[in-house]
Amino acid sequence: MTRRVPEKPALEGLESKWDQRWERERTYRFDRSKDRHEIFSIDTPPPTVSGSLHMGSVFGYVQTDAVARYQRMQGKEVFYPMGWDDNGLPTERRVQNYYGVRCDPTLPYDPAFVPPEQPVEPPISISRRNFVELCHGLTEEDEKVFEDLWRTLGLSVDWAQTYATIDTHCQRISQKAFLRNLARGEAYSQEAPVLWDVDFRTAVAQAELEDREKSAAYYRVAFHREESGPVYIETTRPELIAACVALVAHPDDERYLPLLGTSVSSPLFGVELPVLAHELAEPEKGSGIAMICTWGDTTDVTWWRELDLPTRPVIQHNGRLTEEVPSWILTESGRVAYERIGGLYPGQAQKVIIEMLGEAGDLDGEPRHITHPVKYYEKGDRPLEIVSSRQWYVRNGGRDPELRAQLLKRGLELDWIPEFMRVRYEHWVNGLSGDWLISRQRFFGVAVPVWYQVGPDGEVDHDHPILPGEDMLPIDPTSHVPPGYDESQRGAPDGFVGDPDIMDTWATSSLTPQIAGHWDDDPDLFHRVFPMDMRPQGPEIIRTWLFATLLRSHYEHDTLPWAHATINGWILDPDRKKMSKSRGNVVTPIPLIEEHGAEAVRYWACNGRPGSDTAVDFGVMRIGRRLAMKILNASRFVLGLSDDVAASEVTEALDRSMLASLRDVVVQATEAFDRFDYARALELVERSFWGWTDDYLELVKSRGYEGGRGAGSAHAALQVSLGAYLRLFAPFLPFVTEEVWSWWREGSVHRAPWPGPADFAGLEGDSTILTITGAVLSSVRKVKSDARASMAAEVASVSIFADTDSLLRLRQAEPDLKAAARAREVAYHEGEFAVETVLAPRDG
RNA sequence: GGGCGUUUAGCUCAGUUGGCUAGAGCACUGCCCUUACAAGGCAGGGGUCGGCGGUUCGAGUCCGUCAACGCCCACCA
Repeated sequence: MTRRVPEKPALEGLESKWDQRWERERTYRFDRSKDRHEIFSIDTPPPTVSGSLHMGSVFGYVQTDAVARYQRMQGKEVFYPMGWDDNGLPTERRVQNYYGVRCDPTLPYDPAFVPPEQPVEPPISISRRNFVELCHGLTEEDEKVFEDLWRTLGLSVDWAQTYATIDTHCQRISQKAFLRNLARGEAYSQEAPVLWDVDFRTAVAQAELEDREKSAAYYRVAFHREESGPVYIETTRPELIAACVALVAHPDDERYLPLLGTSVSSPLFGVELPVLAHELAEPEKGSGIAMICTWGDTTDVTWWRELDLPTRPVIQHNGRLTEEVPSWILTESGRVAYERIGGLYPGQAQKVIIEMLGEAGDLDGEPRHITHPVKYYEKGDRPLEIVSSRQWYVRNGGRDPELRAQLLKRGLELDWIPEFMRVRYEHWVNGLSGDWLISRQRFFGVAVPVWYQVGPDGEVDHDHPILPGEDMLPIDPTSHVPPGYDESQRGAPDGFVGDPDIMDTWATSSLTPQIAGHWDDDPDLFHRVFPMDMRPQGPEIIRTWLFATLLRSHYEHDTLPWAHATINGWILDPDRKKMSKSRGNVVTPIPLIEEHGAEAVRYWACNGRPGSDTAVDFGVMRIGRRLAMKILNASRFVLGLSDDVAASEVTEALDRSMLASLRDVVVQATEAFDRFDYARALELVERSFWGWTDDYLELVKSRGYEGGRGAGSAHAALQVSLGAYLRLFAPFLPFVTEEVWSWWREGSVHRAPWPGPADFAGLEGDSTILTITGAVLSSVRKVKSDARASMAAEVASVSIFADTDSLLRLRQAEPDLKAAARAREVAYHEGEFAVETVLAPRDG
């Protein structure tokens, strides 16, 4: 092959040049003919494409790519697909804002609908099908943006293996897995209190909750007794007094012992309520006695269930209090009072209630202002309410100690990188308080694939769902018809209805190993890649994605979905603050890559230790860019010296010394990579490389130029080492290493074998020769530097004091040392290590 | 309230099983346009390893405790 070393190598343009070449030459295409043990499979996180691109994605994906490239060079066939998470609420919300539309499922489909150029106010109401079409259209655009970013970054994914969590394939797998869960009793539906977002009008799961500190006030409210004075409770939600079903105190609380078993009547509404005892009532909290409502918080739900209390909800699914007066309010004054709050939102109702309580004299003292944690849907803007609703659940150990123990055991089987991340999983599993709620009252997602029979009386029978066969999947029960029925029977007596809900996005993305591996339609492929080797992901989705994937695999395959889970750290902004939109400190990757180059950004990402939080650091990126430039220039130097020389030509001691230390680096970097510690591998290689350029190259430069005795040895050693460095850097800096590789080698460096001890067979040497010679050279440089002389200044003599062994080693590198130091004479003396340098007269 | 992680030079970070006068890069200072590289090279200054206590011949490294920061979890009356 003719060598083509450019005169002035540059980094610009390498990204697109090599991305196109790799695509054309199918460099990263997965070869499915390989056996399982020859394959390294990665369960790639499908990014939420409707979200904004952020540095956290770049960070984690680049780290994974480094591991993928390493495994590929180790001879593994790497299964590295890419998915897009595009279903669910983030997409819906983005479509709503982007086009100015809202979904109204009651509207008919309009085939001619075209969204407005600009979003309009108020939003246009469109049918569910029109809405879903817009979702599909927009996510396709979003996916292109992501793919472009990944390509620019040089991710070595196989772009033939992509999926989107809303596509037909994913829908089929998602529904199939659900139906199997259902058949085995792992999934069930139930009418029960659920946490409810009143704006999105959907139930949300425990994993999607977050607490936010909100200010509130305790109101001290009087409940009345017939014989004696009032009982005071303290509440932050007096608007729920109408939903009150009992008062509760701790069974050991002597203050309230006489009250237990009696009844009180609620202020304003005059509803008779029992006073009960329960362990969860805290004597220190408030007045020590609490009102139980259906339902003000999750404790209410516990009390309601365990004390077998009646259900008296006043909050509706739309977030407002019911318009009509509840049936349990019997007094005329109570009815009048309720009419003043019916139809209001809780916040408005609270103001009215406080006013009425004040007028009635049932408010004791001034409100006590506090801040307390309030449960929110992580994507929501208003506090969650609790409403009764029929929902689908998957058992997750939250209510089953035996299953919980099995899942904890799975967590122990999994190799966590870093190890301490396992604790987060165990905390989550131990903290589960209920089963996994998977149904959502939304539009853009995978449908719950069931229908229900409608009785002759028009009642829907939720307990005996009609299920599709697996060969029918995917289905949309709101438009498809169950076997044995026709469309005219939809909603009719003795007919059927489709389940209107969709499944939570995690119910689909928890199946990414099955989706990417084509569990349903390509069992041959599936068995070659599953269980997968590696699951890379962020720490914040251990409780969702990791846990749910593990659960589904546990159910369906009775195995872990992957052997290793690598958890990347958190990304902080340059000031080490958490990046968030509200702070306005989000750093977006595209401009960063344009400014610093993909290699620089990759270098920064690979410097982040597995699992450690990392700040966006432009300084580190600049170092990465400098390193990439250095590789280009050093390679140009080495390859400009001579044509290919056989490795067996390496005869000089200094050359063998350099190769011996490089061999050690190779071994250590390999060990680090095998532990998924790419950052350690990079550090080792980088440090070695700078020593190579700064000392070794300088020492052999003139020998290499002059072409005399030993020149061939230098050339051969330089080529062996350059070949090794390029391959060692390839996982981190794929563009520049490929570029240099293409100057003198056939094929892609990314398919070249990872260097190992075999590369250095027959080239054994004493690594300390280079070390000590480098130290002497350094001393000489210092003298020149102190004398403000050029490094090219002539040296009259160098006197080296050292022990016998070191002197012996130094003598072997004497010609190189003399040349690099520009020294006329070198003298050796036994003694403590020291170097005496005498510069030659300047003009002599 | 519970748990996990972090705390080493002005900044960003290494420091593997306790064994060097504690390292690197950036920044800073000085010198050098040396035929791979001046968007470079060479050299230099700079740290009581968060505080306190303990184990040990020896602690940045192990144990205890406290503090700050970050993250996760927790039943919001």
